[in-house]
Amino acid sequence: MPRTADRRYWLLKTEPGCFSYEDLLACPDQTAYWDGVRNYQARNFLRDDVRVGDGVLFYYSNAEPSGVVGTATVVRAGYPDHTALDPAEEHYDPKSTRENPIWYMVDIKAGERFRNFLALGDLRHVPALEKMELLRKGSRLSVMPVTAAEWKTVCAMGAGKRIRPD
DNA sequence: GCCAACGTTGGC
DNA sequence: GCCAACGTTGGC
Repeated sequence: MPRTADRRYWLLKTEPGCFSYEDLLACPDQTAYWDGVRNYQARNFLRDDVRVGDGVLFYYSNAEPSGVVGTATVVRAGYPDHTALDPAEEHYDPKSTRENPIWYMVDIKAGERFRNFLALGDLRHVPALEKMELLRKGSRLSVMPVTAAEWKTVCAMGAGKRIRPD
């Protein structure tokens, strides 16, 4: 594991009907490649910034409700997304080639499934999370950075701990 | 299904 | 490079 000070945190979006936390748990070694990101800003994070050992918040979008279901750990840093090369794949992109891959992916391994599913509507009411990228109006990125403080808060909430001792 | 907020495309 | 049209995301 990298030193704590070097560890970064990310939120990765998936639609549960497409790839759920259960799907991740069912993978060999509970590890899967995170494919299908087709947005340049999100791609840049995967290619340039996500590193082995980083923490991942596993987020369900377009869900009822949407929210964070648990955590994962990055076990392989960015490498070309081969699903972009396959015409049979949903996210095939003819502009991407083996020589000049456009899209990147990482591998993640399941961490902890939260005792409490953290619905988006609940996260919005947490003062410590008010600057979280996910909660910004119009936020659409499928890969976004999370601060260490936000990570700590979200994981504590997921574990069922009280955030504000009021 | 609605629609706001983006991102991408392509004519000029 | 501008920008209108169009497509996508994703909460609600």
